[in-house]
Amino acid sequence: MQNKSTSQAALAMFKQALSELVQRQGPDLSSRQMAIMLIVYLEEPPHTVRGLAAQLKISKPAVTRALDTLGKMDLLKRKPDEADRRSINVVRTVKGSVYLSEIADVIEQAAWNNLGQS
Amino acid sequence: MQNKSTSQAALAMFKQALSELVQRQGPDLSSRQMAIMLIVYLEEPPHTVRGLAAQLKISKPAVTRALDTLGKMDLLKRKPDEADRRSINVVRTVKGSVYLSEIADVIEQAAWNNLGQS
DNA sequence: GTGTTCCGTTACGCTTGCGAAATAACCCGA
DNA sequence: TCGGGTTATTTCGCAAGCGTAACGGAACAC
Repeated sequence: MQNKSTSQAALAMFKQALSELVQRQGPDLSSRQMAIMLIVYLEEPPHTVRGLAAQLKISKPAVTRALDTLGKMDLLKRKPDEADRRSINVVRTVKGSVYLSEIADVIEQAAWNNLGQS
Repeated sequence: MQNKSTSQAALAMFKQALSELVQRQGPDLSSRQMAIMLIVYLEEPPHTVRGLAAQLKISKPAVTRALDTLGKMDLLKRKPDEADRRSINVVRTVKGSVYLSEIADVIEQAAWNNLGQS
């Protein structure tokens, strides 16, 4: 069963993560771009344009554009699928891993504080 | 001390929340707009344009625009400050509370699943 | 009362992202 | 091999958001 305090803690974490995301002036990612990042880095490969579009319920061109932007930032990479050359696989980069781990640190810090375990 | 599994769980929650945010077709909020929502609803009043801009390190016009959009959606409201009539206070609405509690449910559900406590 | 400072908004030109439709490359079955 | 289905991308016109700078109104010092 879920109670109010865990609910508050969950939103507080979300707030902290989102605030961090907004405050970063350099890689300023939109919600869609960030969602794609998290899916690619947290869920099992392979990740295709079609799959990402379906999962997030957005259009394929929207995914293509997000990949362009994220690719330009070197946060992830397109890798042609050798088996089916119509498809591309979206794969991780070192820079992207570092980026996400920084975000994770901030969220975790917030969670820690919210639990009163300083 | 923080370990890898809690870090993963934190990012998974963030992913779930962000996916939910992206999938909503109606009120499609940007990161900035959502961050403002969460600050207004989770932190103690009063909330001013200048304060929000400083906290999120964005320009005041950006906050004004976000308030316009969020106000049009009835997710929050401007309330003139009687004491200092140059300032405005950003206050909560019923619709905004409902909206955020829905998001909270999704995050919490994800956290539950990640902890293996289905 | 007057000049100054502070707060939020508006005006401006610009960049980015959007969906729908068209396009290009590819797979596969008949 | 050829034609229909699939995958990702490009093109198009358009809407929303951005930061800088200018503005109007309110507070405040003197």
